[in-house]
Amino acid sequence: MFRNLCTILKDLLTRFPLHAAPRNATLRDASILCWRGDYAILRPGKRVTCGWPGEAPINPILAILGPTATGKTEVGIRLAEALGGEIISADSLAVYRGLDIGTAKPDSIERARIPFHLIDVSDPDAPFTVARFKALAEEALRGIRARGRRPLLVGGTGLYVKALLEDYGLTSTPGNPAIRERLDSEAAERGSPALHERLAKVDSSAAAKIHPNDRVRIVRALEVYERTGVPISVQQARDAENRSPCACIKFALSAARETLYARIDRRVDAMLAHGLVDEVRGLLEGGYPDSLPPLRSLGYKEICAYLRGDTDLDTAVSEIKLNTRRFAKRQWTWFRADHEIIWIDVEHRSTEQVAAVVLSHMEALR
RNA sequence: AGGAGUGUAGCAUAGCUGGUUUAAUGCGUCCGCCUCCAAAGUGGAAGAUCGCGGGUUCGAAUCCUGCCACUCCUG
Repeated sequence: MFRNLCTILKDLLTRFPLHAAPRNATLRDASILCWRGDYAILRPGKRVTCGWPGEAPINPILAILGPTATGKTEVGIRLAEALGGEIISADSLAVYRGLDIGTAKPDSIERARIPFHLIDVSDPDAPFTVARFKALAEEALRGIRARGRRPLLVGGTGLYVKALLEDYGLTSTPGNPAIRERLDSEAAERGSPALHERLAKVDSSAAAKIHPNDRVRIVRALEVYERTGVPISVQQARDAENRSPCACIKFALSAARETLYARIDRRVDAMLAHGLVDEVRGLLEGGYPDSLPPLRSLGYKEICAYLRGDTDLDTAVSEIKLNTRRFAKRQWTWFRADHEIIWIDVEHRSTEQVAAVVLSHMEALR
């Protein structure tokens, strides 16, 4: 089906040259743009503002996504080598320096093979947000394109991927710690539903979409309204109309559930063997409180609990495994909702074979 | 062999002085949501013919009884 669509589109594109299409046209159907051996699938109903023939080549982003423990990094490296690319990591925790083992960061050998971006760009106690990710990633993207290299986006943080590729307009109202703290403590005292009621009065549309128990989002919506006087739902609607989505081709790696869960177990065991406990102990001894967001994340919060003496190590480890399975499920849900993604089963395939499948898909689009 | 006790969803339990649910709760499992903390936050669903059979009763997870399984004690 997908391939048939591609064939038809390719024919059309051959007959009607691209420069006949008006710039900023809104595409009615999923389209494939070809230019000097590059191609991009563009989404229906969205404006395209870059990469027409005669201007800069498209050089679309090749995204390798999917749940944790499917081997995205290895495949990404392999592809970057084959295509002359550089990797932008889309991983909300690999951005922090000092969190290496628990985030399964690429090691120094791997990073010597291929340039990685968005890894080790923040201290653990510095606030890091989607907006910052997007800004840094766009900067890295410009650099990669300027060098004439192929950009790869590799990672499993769905929101970061989406914010970058869909061009969320994020910087209008940054978070304000003081307001948040106040609203958070209010939520703790009177309960999230009370705040939700207040939100309903100023932004009924946002309130309708946010569950009364979803404190994080209620606080954010109230914060935006307090600071700007404009409801967050209005800002988001405005944002949605002013985007320039990236040209990209998206792949996601996956495996049968039992296989993935077994991989997760093995990976967690490996993290412990590589010294995860020492890594966490080192961070805590370095003066970072265990209340920091990166230390409240998967793998770190459980080890912190162990080091505090709240649980024994075996319990902590099985908690990590369990929570990682849940996390993988959430990633799955997130990426499954994106129908542009081409899924590749990594079961019974080596890294090289998976990379080859990606390349052959790309060949087929040509 | 005798005595005591326990059998309720995948697991752990509540209900057990008969009739308020349609057998409840936690964990797990499954599905979803997500626009500046996202490896965070959050919503929902499915799953049990209450060990098996018989009896008492208008009515049994609940009372009686036989069998089976497991646990403990005595020998």
